[in-house]
Amino acid sequence: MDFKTVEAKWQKTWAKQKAFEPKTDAQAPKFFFTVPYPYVSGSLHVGHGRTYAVGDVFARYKRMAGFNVLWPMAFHITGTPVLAISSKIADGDKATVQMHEDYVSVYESDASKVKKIVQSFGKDPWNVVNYYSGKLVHDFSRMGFSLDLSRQFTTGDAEYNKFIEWQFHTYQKKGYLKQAAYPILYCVRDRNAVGEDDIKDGDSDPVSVQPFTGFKFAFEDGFLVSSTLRPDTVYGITNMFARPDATYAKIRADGQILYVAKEFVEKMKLQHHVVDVLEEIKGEAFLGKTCTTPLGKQVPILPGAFVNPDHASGFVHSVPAHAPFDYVALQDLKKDAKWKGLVEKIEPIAVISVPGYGNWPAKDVVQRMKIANLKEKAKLDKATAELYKKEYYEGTLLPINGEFAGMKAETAKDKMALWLKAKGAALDVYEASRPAQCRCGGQVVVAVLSDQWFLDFNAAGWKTAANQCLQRMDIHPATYRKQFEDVFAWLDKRPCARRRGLGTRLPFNRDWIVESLSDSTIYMAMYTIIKKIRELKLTPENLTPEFFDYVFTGQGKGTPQRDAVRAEFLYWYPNDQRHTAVAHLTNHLSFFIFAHAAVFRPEHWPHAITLNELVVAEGTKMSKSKGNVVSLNDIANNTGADLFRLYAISTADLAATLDFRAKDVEALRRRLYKLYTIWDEWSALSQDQKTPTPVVRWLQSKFASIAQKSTDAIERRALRDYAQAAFFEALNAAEHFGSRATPAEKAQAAALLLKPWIGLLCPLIPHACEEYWEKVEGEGLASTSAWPALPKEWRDEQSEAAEDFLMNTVSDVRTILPLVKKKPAKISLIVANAAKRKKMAELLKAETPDQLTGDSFMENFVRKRLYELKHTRPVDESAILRESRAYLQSVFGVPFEVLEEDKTDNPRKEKALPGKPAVFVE
RNA sequence: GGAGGGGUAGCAAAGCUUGGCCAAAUGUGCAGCGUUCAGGGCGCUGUCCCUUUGUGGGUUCGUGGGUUCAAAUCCCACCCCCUCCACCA
Repeated sequence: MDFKTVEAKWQKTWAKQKAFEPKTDAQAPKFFFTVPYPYVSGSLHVGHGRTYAVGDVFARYKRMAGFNVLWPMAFHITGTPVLAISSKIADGDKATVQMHEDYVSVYESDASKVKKIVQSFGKDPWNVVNYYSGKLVHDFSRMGFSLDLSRQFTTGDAEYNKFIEWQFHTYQKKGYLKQAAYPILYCVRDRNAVGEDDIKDGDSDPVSVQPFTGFKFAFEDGFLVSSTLRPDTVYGITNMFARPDATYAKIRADGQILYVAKEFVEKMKLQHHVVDVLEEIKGEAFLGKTCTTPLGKQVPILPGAFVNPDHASGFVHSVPAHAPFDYVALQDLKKDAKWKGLVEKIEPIAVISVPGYGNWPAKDVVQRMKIANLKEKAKLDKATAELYKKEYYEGTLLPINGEFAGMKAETAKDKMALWLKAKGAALDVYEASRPAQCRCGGQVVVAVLSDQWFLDFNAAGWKTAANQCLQRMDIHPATYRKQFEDVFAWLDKRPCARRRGLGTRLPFNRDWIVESLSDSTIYMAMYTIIKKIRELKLTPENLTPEFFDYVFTGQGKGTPQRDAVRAEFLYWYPNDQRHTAVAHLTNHLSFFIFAHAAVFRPEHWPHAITLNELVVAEGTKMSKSKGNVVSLNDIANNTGADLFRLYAISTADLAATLDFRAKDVEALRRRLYKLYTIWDEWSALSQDQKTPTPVVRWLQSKFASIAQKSTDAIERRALRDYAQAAFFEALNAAEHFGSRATPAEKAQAAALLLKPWIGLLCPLIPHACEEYWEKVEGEGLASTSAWPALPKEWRDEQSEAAEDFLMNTVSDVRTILPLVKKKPAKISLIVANAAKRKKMAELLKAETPDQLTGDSFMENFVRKRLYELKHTRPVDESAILRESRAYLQSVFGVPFEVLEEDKTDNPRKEKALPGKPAVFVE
């Protein structure tokens, strides 16, 4: 069977028949299922594949189980990535052009067409969106996902913008939106905020905002500003460092006189300070003078060659007990005759105690790492990182720290910064975590926006409602509920709008665009109504806040049109199940719950969240830089949708990482083809209606329990268990049956079991199932058939016990054969007599093995496996063995004879035990 | 530091909720046999150690204790590993 042909065939059929578009007027109960829409910026990979495959199994099962299922999809385009692709291509960025030519050539064979398409991306970001969104649909369809494709939209559509405007109007009304100052990365040349994509090497070497505390050291008529990440060491300051060859500026900032590096002046202006430069001063001019720490202590200003004037405020105060740089710098200065005298008077001041370190941790680290001088910058950076981390998490403040004594460094850090700021002894200073350049060539610095919009999750009542929603929800795997609770507890304020990117503008402040996670929290509601909005030809102007108020909450004035739209919403909402990857838990899924709690009535809050873990390839995490990303397209072309789905579901539990290993995939392919071999064989057999023989009854019984197990497993959301039962267990049983059964028996089995088996596997491997369904049934679709339920009466423990007995016997014979060391000509099986059975029954009455004290062959045997035997159902051993002589002969290649212990004088007859015939080899 | 997850045979990975049919599924690797058989594929068998003309014994599931007639599974302590800690989609 050529999977590509078969899969394409059924994908086409499903699309043509609109098999997965639900009816709103259906009698069946509704099931509204969603998986987050994909971001439109390139191709999909196996990670998406897993999440959607899991989703598809749920959706397909529910559909077969009688629900009217809506599983729609749409596209996320908000934010900067799409813009970045477009502008990079417009700029002729070679790597980006190459990457997208690669992507596009997956779909287009004509090389000149590929170039044309990619060039069009540079002309308009919407060309990126329009092209890739079509391809995403194509990729998903090739995996057989049963999506309703008739409700597509993007987050940049006019209707969507109106919808998000309504959401933010609602937030505004409830008081959930706040404005406050906020630091961002900023390009001085573009005069705009920059994201990872705008920064050179921003993806491989990310840049972040580092918040420093600027300490004010009284100096002459003003203050020197030093910058620190460690305000908790303020009591340990021994001196100030200035760079001799740097230029500093005396400035008037916000009404006071400050001294900072000249380079810092422009940054300071961007950080929302009003600054006038009064005078420029060389660094040398400060040296040897004194200044006063925020705590009022006089300290000298010393030369610091390591001080970078282009980093923060350009002065660095010195805490030699806890900062390796400071410690080494002072050691270096001792070698300088000019400073020796002054420096030797400086003694490091310990302010934090850290387990495993002495009084001066910086000294310990420097000595251990054998750092000789300031030139060993790499080692010093490492030492600093190690010590800072250690002190931050494990450090405790010593008594010298006044009211902060005894506090953990972690807590003290923020408290001391606040305390100093409140005293007017400190200010906020921001710097980028590393020197960085924008792609335009401009320097990346930190600017402070004075009016950043935030969502305030701690606004009155919001968190309570969100927690209520969470409590009512079903979270699977259950272990993640705790994580939600934790996340909810520490969610505070979150910036929710940006200055740039695609998306929706804030209705009451159009300079701002709603940020990409904040505009994707309640869009499931949009799925329910978008079709009706289009059908009624409602224009964006119609989609006023009043319109959505009415549609979603029933408030305000209704019109026939509004009622029609509201009816759609009321039919489908709430979202019955949302499925996605665990990575979304701390952000998207949490915001999803908060947003629902904020804008919808409790009866429309979501019901369930299911999660799956990530996908790795050949044991390692996938990443673009490693070049080991497996694209969904490769899967469709090389693996096949059915095989991938089977692999993704059966290999790892939802809570476990899925390792995509080519070798294991191929091993599974062989199993899958074995299934097809059996289905081919079965479907070719003519129907046989005779009474089922024992072996057939055994298989029926097996399948009845497999069907039950499968259903229970999916209902429990244990998809791996479902796959194990419906695929592996069933296949093993069928294989075993195949080795035991006659053609007539196979025909019986086929007539009874083939169709239900196809049904059971349809959510998992839908393409193959449709193919065989067509062969067997001839009409309709497996995908829309009813979920199979096999009669309970098929369960037949007696048949299963009989088969178990036979297999145990086979296994015993196999153990014995090598021991007899001769080529067997004939094998006799001797069945134990009635007296032994009676005795055995007596022995089995024992509660525990140690109640059996005898030393007979039987008693030893029973003692060893008392509990096992208690659960073994007695069977008619002679009859079973006699019926199976042909089978036994086929396994061992010699004739079998079945004897009764009482009717034979076979030398081994004493060894016969109930359930365990004696074996005699001749 | 906080939160979460995990340590099982050469490797990968089930089992642990509900203790006993667990020397422990399955796949892979390795070995043998078979196959109208070069290889591959397919089928069967074996793969902790010892023992064996008869279906046996011993020691295992990170380490150490405990509960129990019985522990990979329950309890306690310890060691080690991984992930996340945000404003990025």
